[in-house]
Amino acid sequence: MKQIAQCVGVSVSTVSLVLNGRDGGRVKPQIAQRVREAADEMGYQPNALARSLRTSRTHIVGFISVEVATTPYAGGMIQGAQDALSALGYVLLTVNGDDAQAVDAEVGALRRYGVDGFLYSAMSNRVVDVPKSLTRFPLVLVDATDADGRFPSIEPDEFRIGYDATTRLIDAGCRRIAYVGCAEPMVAQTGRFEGYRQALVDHGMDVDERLRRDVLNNGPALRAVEGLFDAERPDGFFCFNDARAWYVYEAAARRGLTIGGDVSVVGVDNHRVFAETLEPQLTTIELPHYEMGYWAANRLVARIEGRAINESAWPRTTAVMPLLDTPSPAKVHCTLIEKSSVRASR
Amino acid sequence: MKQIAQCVGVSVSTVSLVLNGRDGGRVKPQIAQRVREAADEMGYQPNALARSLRTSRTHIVGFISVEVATTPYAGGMIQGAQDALSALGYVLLTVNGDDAQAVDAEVGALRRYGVDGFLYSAMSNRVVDVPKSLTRFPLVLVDATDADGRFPSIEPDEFRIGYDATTRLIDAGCRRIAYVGCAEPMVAQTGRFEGYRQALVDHGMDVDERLRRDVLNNGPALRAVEGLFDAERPDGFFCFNDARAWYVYEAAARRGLTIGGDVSVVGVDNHRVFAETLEPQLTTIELPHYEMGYWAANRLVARIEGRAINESAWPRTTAVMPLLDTPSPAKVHCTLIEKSSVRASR
DNA sequence: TTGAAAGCGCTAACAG
DNA sequence: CTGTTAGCGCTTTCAA
Repeated sequence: MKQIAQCVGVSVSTVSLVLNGRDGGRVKPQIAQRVREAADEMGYQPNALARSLRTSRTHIVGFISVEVATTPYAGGMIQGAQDALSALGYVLLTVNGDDAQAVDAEVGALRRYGVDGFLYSAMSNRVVDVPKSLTRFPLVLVDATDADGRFPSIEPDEFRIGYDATTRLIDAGCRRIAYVGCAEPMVAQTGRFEGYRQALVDHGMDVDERLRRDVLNNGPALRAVEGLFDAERPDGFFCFNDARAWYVYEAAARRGLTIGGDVSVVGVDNHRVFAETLEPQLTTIELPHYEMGYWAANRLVARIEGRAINESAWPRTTAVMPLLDTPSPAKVHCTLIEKSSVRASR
Repeated sequence: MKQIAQCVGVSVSTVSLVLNGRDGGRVKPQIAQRVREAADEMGYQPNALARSLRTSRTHIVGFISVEVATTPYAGGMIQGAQDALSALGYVLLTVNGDDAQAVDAEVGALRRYGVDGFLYSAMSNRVVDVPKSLTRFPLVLVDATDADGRFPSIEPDEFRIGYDATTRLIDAGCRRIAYVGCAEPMVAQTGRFEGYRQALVDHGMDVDERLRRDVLNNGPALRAVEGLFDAERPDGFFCFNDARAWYVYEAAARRGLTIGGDVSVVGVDNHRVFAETLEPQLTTIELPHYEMGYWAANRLVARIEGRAINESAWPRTTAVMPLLDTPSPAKVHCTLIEKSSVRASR
């Protein structure tokens, strides 16, 4: 800046004004122009550090994620956040928080760098305990629910996922629709099962507890699903996630049943391996990880900068689900919901 | 710091010295102690920004990754880098670079924040073109190869992966060992196939081109693998990655063949879905993503700080591979190799 | 419409 | 052994 000032023959303050777009009737347009040209020519890059030191705003956002290392979806969410932030002139500092201690340590580090706010994500919608060290910052939860509702969050509409998936199976002519879920309690699980149940009820169908299996993994899970096949002979399956869907695929394969022919399956988030291998048989409800990251980041920055967000840009649409029984791949983006904290909605 | 100085009755410089551990025979131990106590009491957190502004060292490292969003392994690598850096007092700024333009934009952002160096990764060992904007920084490649060998890199020993996997299949009694690879050219692919070939030669077995199938994905890939089964009747398979392994599993299932019984399979990086479902049948060579991130980060910091790295801590061991035909899960960490740039090795 | 000057929180050379 | 002083590069009153 000093160089530019010297070169153009003005003072540093003038340069600062111009380069920050704060020259509105304050600097002669001619001079402003010359400043801009000089800056360009000299390849001026502002020093973000110095600026932050002065303004005490870093334009850095921290992303705290439990299980980054173990889930394949973290990437999409992070990418979404990054794209949104990048457009807003922010950058993302990602940090893993597999144990509480690590989180505190990392949060400490980020605080030292003066991050402006945090995104906190659990990678599978569940009730989380937000670390106390975070509560003093602007904070938005992604794919996670705050027990006390103190923080705004971006979550998939779990109920609707279950409802839509089940409705689709009913429309495809399924009459005995099984629910293959997860044995761990989660918001996602509760919501999706409720949606499943409600869809059955709304279509005048029985909710039969025997058609529900909550399984963990590996052999026992596979055997449970095989038991479900043999005992109940379902003609449709709603699977909580990719791993659960796999047990259904495997059990069906072992029985010579084809997906999309003998039985119908809707799964949530069947990921890369499935996409590369089973695509033609797949009907997937795809969790909008990218979008969650994107909108959470937008929301956070709005909060940091104390301005409102453009609600009309909010993605609420659900794509039409193609027929299960046709061999066309089907990806359905699910709806997002936003929970604002009390403070936010005031 | 001012407050601490005031409170203890010394000057800010003294506080600075003490808090940076630079008080060796320069500050009276008594005073140093009092300073530390005061700092603790007041919950002093150094302002990293101010420090960086002064020292022009930020202790921030940028991680540029192609395909973060689409690969499930990014997490492990990032986690490894983060853990290593965290221990060294650094933090990681992750940035995605799916297209070159995006990379340049993000690199620009990181430069403005004054990052000290970069990690650059491709997520599947291949020759990469390092963006010019990066070449002026300390830089280490992870799971990627530099065409011109100008930069140090951390890569899996691809040849050895292929060699070990194939040897294991031979030891298990396989006589017709197929290679199921990827139709895109990659360092990983070349190296692993060479290892496969060499292992066969070293054991006096024929290398039969008909036993090799390079496939892409989805239906055509599955059909190619089914063709391989039917035409060649292999009794062992070395699979380039998880997706390829899946075609083998599926084709075997359709023929009523069991893995570990009728045929043997060694795959690379069979990930979460497999681990949760097929575990008992799996023999996996697990790419050490975490370790790659970890050691690349260490290497980078050594370079940034101009010091040597402790080579003895370098992970070079390969675990013993359990028998294929026993139904015990097997994960084998592969060896890493490091390629130092000319400059580094000088 | 512009410039001078102060200061964000810290480090480091130098003087005492 | 400790304090004084001068900035790092930028923003922002305030005065001209």
